[in-house]
Amino acid sequence: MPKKTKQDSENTRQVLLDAAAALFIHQGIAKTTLSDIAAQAGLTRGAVYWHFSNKEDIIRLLWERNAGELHHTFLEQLSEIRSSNHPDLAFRDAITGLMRRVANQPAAGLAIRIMMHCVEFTGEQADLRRFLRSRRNELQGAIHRALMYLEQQHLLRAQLSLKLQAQCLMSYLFGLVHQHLEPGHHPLHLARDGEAMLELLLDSILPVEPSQHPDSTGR
Amino acid sequence: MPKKTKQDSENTRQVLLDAAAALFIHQGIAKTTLSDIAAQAGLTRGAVYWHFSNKEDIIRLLWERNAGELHHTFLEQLSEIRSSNHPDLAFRDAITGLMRRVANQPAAGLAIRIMMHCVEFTGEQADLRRFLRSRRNELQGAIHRALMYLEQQHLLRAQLSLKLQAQCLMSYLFGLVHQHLEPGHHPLHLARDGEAMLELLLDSILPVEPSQHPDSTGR
Amino acid sequence: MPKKTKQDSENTRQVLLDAAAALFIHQGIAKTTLSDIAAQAGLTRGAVYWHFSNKEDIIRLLWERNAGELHHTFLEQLSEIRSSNHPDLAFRDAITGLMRRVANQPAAGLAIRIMMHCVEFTGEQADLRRFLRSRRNELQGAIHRALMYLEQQHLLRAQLSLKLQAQCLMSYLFGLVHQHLEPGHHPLHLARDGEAMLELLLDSILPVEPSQHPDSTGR
Amino acid sequence: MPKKTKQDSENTRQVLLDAAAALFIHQGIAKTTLSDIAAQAGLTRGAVYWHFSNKEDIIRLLWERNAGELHHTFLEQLSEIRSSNHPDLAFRDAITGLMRRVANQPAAGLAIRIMMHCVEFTGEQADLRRFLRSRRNELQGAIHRALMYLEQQHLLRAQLSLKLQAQCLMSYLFGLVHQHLEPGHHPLHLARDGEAMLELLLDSILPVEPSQHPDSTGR
DNA sequence: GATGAATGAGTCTTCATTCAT
DNA sequence: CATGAATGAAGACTCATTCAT
Repeated sequence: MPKKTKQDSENTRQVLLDAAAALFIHQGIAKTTLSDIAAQAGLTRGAVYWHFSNKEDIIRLLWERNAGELHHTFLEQLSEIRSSNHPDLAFRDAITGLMRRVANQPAAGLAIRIMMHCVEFTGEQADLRRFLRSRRNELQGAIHRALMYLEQQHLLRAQLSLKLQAQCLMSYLFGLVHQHLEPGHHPLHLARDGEAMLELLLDSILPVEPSQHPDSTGR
Repeated sequence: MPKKTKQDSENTRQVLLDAAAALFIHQGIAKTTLSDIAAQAGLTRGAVYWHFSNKEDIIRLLWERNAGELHHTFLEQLSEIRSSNHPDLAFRDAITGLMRRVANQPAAGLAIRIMMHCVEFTGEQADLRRFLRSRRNELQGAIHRALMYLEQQHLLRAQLSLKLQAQCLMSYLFGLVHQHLEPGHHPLHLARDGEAMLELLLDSILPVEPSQHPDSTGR
Repeated sequence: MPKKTKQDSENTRQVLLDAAAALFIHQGIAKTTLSDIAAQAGLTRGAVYWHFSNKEDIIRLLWERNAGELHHTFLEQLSEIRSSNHPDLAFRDAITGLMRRVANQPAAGLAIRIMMHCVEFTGEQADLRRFLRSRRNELQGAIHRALMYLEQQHLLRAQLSLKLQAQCLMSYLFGLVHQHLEPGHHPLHLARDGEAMLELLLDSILPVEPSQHPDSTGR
Repeated sequence: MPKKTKQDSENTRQVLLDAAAALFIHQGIAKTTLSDIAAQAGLTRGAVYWHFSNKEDIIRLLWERNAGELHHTFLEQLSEIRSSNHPDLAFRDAITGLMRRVANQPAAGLAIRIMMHCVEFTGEQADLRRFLRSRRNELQGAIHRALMYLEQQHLLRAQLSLKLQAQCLMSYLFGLVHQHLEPGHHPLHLARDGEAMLELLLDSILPVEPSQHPDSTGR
């Protein structure tokens, strides 16, 4: 009877989360059972219950593992545009960077989908719902604050209220990611086209000519 | 106490669909059981099975009842821009009209949600999935064809491929609607702001100055 | 609104019984629902309930319609061997005649199967069970009495008790019919081979040489 | 209060099969539900599903547990008559042995009943149906081959084709067993009378005088 | 740490049955 | 006579969850 080390245990945990992620992506979250996850991981339901307290728990931990860093990086990038010489470019970079990572890392993409689909799979009052709502509000808030700064710098083109502009961006991002992640045939190749698609909206919001500073080599 | 006349029956049918719609909107589709629907309608599960063959059937019929007309109207509007003097305006109208109706009619909104999240409550091979996929492809195709016509008329500003532009529009629409449909507190007041938000993207695609009959300045 | 005549009604009744018979034969009795029967008859469940009070009722009435006459004819034939010059031949004729009719008339065959399968589809106390048991006992009794007469006439070869010989015959008959009626591929062509097969047992029971009377043209 | 050891589990399994067998015998297979089985075993429906995948599975496993050995023993005995000095006696022994065991072990009798009535409780395409059909064909085939050997040895009396003789035997066996298994009062005491009844048919097929080693008088 | 066994609640679905029209 | 609508009970099956080992 070989004792499992703390390492082994942590490893099992990750294996389970990987299994859950893979299944969530391919067959949806609602349709994935704990048995499915255990089987996919080559383990039994009991193991799932050792590591997690229930399905919601798995979803939340999965979100944190897969998107937590990405999320906070993005929030930071947005707040740092204040210290950039070209805050508009920095903003563009933050957004397109987020999209690029989501497009390239299925795990990160899943996190977005979790956020969108939580509508469907949680009860009215669920903790998970609150958790995800918080994260989304953080995103929204960070974008909003960034836009406020850009406006102070006279770097916004559109007349729309900042709050709405922030929501436009969020909605567009979510819409693009959602189309991209649809299981089955992917109608959208985000990794390749995402940036150009994003610019379609960004060009309505931000200056097309890069901001005034001395050199404007273009983007 | 069974109902009797053909009228009564059709009425019951509608009551059941209404009940289903209400529950789907408030507690999600995956979480809504046929018992829930029957109870909400003040009937028994047996009655549900008398009128529908299963849950997927309900969802599909609900989609058709709630969105069928809207869907086809939109497809027609898009095809009719060819006979408009201002096809770009006609296109704008078609899109914003769709959005306005989705925003104002919860039932229509539900139909979009069904389309977006059907992965969560249908199997890989489900008929419903194929059905909804077809409808989405119709949308996409109609938008694409409309854009082709607009390009022939030199009414498109963006360089992006038409297919991608069509997808940008779809994604944006879906994203906006998704944000708007969040159960609980709606972060987005689409009925009020939707048009302005849509224009943010449309202005990147279509001429901002309405087209001047025969010859326009183009872009 | 053309009033249905008594004729029409009786006709519907027969159509329903026919439908039931066809389905019982092809998919078993337990697996056949009242809906199946109604549909097969091109009618609705309501019609079934107008003519019959429940499934057991259908089965019993079906038995009587399909086998009643055959049953009583057989009983009579057996009792009439007393007035035959060659009672052993008359007995053989009665038995093989029964078998021939069962083999050639699916309806009659079904009646036997109903009798055999009632084991499976009725509750411990069911009327139907008692009814069918009575019919079977009648068969058994008639055969038994016939054998008693044959013994008095010294026309029995086997030493076995008469009661057991009667049961041997019944079991053999039932076994042959059962094999013959098995839905799917019929391993047994009773109409062709039944008589020869029957004789295999009859020759152990009855004289092979036709009974003593003047002329013995053989059978 | 879940059971623990592998022993306990296997025990539970057997308890469930016993419960199923008892109920099948007393109230028929079609009328027995999984709930009934669970209750009879003092367990819950969940336990049934832990050990078996569905009702058909139970029936098949029950067949194998109760009749598997008997079945294969019989097949072997039939094939071994070739190495017997008195193949006709060995054949008789095999058949009467089978019958005796069926008569004495209710479990084995149930297996026959399952085979005879499976049409009543399985769908057209059911695996179980195919499985049982295979077993029956094995029986038929084994009897047929045995008869072929006996004929080579000039040990058959009847003129009937071998295939038909095999079917006569099968039908007779099934018929006898069926009569014997009637729930409620058994009209037939197979354990006591079965052998004599069987001989009635066997004596038409095999020599009555046991074969005399090397050379027999033939028939 | 992980497993296998068992539970029990819940869901879908089928069906015999009733009844107003 | 017959239909169509509706009921309600029952059955099969799934699954999250618990727990002894």
